[in-house]
Amino acid sequence: MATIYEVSNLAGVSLATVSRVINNNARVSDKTKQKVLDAMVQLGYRPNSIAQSLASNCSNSVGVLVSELNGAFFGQMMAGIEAELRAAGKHVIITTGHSDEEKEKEGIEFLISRNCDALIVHVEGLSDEYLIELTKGSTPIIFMSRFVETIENHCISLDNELGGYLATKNLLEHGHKDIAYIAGPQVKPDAKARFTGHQKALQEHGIAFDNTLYFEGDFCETGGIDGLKYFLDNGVTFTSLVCANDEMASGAMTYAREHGISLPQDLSVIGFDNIIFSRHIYPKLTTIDNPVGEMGHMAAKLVLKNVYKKTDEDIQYSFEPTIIDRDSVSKIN
Amino acid sequence: MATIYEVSNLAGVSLATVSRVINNNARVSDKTKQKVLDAMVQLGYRPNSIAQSLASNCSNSVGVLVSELNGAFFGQMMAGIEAELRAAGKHVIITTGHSDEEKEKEGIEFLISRNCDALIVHVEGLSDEYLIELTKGSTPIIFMSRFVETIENHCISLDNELGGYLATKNLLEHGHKDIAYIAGPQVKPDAKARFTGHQKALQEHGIAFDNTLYFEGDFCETGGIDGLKYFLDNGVTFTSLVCANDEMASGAMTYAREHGISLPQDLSVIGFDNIIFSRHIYPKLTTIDNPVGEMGHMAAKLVLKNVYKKTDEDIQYSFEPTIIDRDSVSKIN
DNA sequence: TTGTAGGCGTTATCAT
DNA sequence: ATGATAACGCCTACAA
Repeated sequence: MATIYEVSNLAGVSLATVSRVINNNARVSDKTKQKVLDAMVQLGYRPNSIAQSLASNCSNSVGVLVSELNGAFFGQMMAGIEAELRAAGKHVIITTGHSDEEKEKEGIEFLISRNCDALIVHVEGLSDEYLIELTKGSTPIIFMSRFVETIENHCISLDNELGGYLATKNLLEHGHKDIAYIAGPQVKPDAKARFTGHQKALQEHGIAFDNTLYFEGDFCETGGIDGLKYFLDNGVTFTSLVCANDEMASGAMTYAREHGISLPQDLSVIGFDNIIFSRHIYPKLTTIDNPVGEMGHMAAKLVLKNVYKKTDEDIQYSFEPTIIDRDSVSKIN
Repeated sequence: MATIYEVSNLAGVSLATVSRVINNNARVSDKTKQKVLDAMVQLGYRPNSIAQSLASNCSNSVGVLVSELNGAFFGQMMAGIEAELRAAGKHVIITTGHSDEEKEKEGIEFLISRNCDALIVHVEGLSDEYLIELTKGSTPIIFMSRFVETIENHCISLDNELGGYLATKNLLEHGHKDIAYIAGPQVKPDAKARFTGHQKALQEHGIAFDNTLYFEGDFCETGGIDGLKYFLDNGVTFTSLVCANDEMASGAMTYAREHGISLPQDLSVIGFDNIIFSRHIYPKLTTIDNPVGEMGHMAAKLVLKNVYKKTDEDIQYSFEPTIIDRDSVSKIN
């Protein structure tokens, strides 16, 4: 691989000049510039990005940590981040935390030690306090789908409480009064906020929260299955079910069908996140849209703006969920 | 950030010695080693991986190119690759090619210019000839889910033809004779091979291929919808349908249901890939398992072995699909 | 076992 | 506008 040195030789100019045309910041006369350019193509020269990084103290890479690489939710998030960053010539180093506190810490360490210029992370096991500590480090870091006071400008977050509220309200407006709730793990801030929204909607409609209609799931298909089974086994009555995410909704629907419950006539179900497959589920899932792809774009723009000074667009830190009406909720009289 | 130089000073040893304990390859006396270790923690020292890369001519990073970051198929693939590589302390730079020839070329260029030690790519728009050229470059490259003669040892591939064969055979064995086929884009090698397998199964059972029962889809939900609509509109008769991937199967099933066709009584459907959501579809989708996660692991092991000399496990270049029997295929008499 | 010194391929600060 | 030259932080013969 040709080096800048060989280029300078062939072009008959100095190292510095070649560097200048590579970065085309300082002015170089058109004539020398052309000579250099010619020499570069002739040698098939490609700047060594590692050397550039060392000399400039900028790796042009941003680290991304997500819980899982598979999973529709993270897929959309990464797609948003990558598209934005790639267009700016930055590269994305991706690693996983598996929703586990230790692994998330490790993942972040890993990325920092890799000299990332910035980090975009979606963590679920780390405490607010730890995140605050992280912001004090020398590597800029931003948190996806998380809101922590005092470091608001590091957070791109969704109003999960509003989402939970909208879901339950939709059911209420369809005439449902007996509403079961399958929550996500309450250690996860998202899950907690969604549940709070549910309670708020109930309260607003003068309905007391009934603990026998509550089940804490795992945000996976199994959580939905276990939850519905739990309700059914206990013989509680309900005409509708809100699940704190689409996976659990899907699981619950499968279980319902296997037990002779017809959807949505016997049971209305509403999900959360609007993952791609939610419209493939039968009946098509009514759910809450989580604009996570857009949030990924915004997170990337934030680092482009603050770290790379590449844009001065306004940053939207907070996003609002919306209801997606499909076929899994029916009216009751 | 502390440098190796400061560590050597504090420990009262030379630069080289510190380097030795970092890489702990050469022998260092226990006493000096401890002094160095102490100095490192005291200074909170972390090796600068960029400088390491420059000096050692090894970036410890492998580039991964996939068509999309969202999508269950790629998710599983990336998960396999990342898990394996991360465990070996290598990092993964991910970018996308969007199934487009130009973008795939660009993506690969991008990764190479980033000094990746190796590349693992899943491309759909590039020709075999181009891939062969790529293997001649200085960056080792391996191709996921692709088989190209003369560079077999760069390919981790699935026997797609066998998969296509198994799918149709399954239908045949359930008594179906009128089998419609929604193919993937025939420019994609995978899609082509799957279709070939279909034809082979037909032939083996003495059934002539009927061109009116063939439709070329786009590997997306819409392909399934368009395909089924096409067959229905043309009034051809068939009792079963094989789709070249699960997304199209899902689309077709949705369309069928919307047009009063009950599944699987009126129509049996079989998919391909066994993406996670295939079991959430109703009825649960019978499909062909594509062990893409495992293949990702294997690709990573291949680079660990050949590029980093980290293992000497045997490499399995070729994988076989298997049938997953679920509920979307019914018997016919 | 440990130290010395040159080199990895750029960028950036001075001069000129 | 261009050229020397010193960093950047580490690795690795080679020497001791």
